[in-house]
Amino acid sequence: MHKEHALTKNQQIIFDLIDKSPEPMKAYSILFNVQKKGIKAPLQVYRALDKLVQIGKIHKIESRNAFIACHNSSCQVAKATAFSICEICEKVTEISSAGLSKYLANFKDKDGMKYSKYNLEFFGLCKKCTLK
Amino acid sequence: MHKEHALTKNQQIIFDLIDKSPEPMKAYSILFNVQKKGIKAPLQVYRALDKLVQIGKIHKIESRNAFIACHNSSCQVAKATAFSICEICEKVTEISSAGLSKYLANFKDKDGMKYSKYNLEFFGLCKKCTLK
DNA sequence: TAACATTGTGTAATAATATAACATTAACAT
DNA sequence: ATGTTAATGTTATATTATTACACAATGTTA
Repeated sequence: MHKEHALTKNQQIIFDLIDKSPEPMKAYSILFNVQKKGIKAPLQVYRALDKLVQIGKIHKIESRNAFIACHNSSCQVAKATAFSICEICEKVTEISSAGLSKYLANFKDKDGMKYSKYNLEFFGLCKKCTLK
Repeated sequence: MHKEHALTKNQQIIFDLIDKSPEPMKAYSILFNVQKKGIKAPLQVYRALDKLVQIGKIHKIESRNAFIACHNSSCQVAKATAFSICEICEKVTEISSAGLSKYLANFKDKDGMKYSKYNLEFFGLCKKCTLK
């Protein structure tokens, strides 16, 4: 039908960086890290980020203004995202729970409004930080 | 036990403004609107916002960097928030669903991590915008 | 292939959002 | 009245994100 979405050079550079990072990356930290590869301006970063978010390769952690690679069933899910965020170490994990996504996908409010998209962020302490 | 949390002058001015607004307000738009009342600097606004969020009188809409007054059971809920956001007109409504909050409050991920807080944002079209 | 549309790029400037640092004042509990 | 905590006022600055414009690469499709 159509081949796997091919990334452009800038998109690939930025995706690789985020994908390798153990934690969410912020736009200007990304910029700093890719300057040696010729990406010099914020806008170049933001454009790549926008596209990568759009096609579901990365997600934005809204409460942190940071980006992580999607590790959820080969990154098709840009419309239904859930994360757990440790308030001490700031570790972020994408939650992949069939039950949760089913519940939220079917959720209707009082007005019967149906939603095309959601983002859920849980906050708490991760295992390591709980033990400290 | 302890009386209702009394707001300070700045907090009250800013809360009143947000509370009267039919839509989420952004920090600098708040600043602009309260300058005639003697609040001159961003920091004064952000400090009041922080406090108001902390005590649950307002919530931050993370995806929009904007703030709305809490209309959920007398504003005690700073730790469990859910909103619906219209992607066309940007209308934001706080969702108050016993089922939803119960489900999310009890949600545990694979690691058994329990959460102390969550924020959920649904996106879609509101009634009006659906009809257009 | 030429013409067109669409998407991505490079660059400079600037807008919008948020915090740091410091001095001072108000509120309130001993 | 003294110490403590929270709030204030002010200046400066950091961080996050977008506008505007010119151009290049890619992909139709006629």
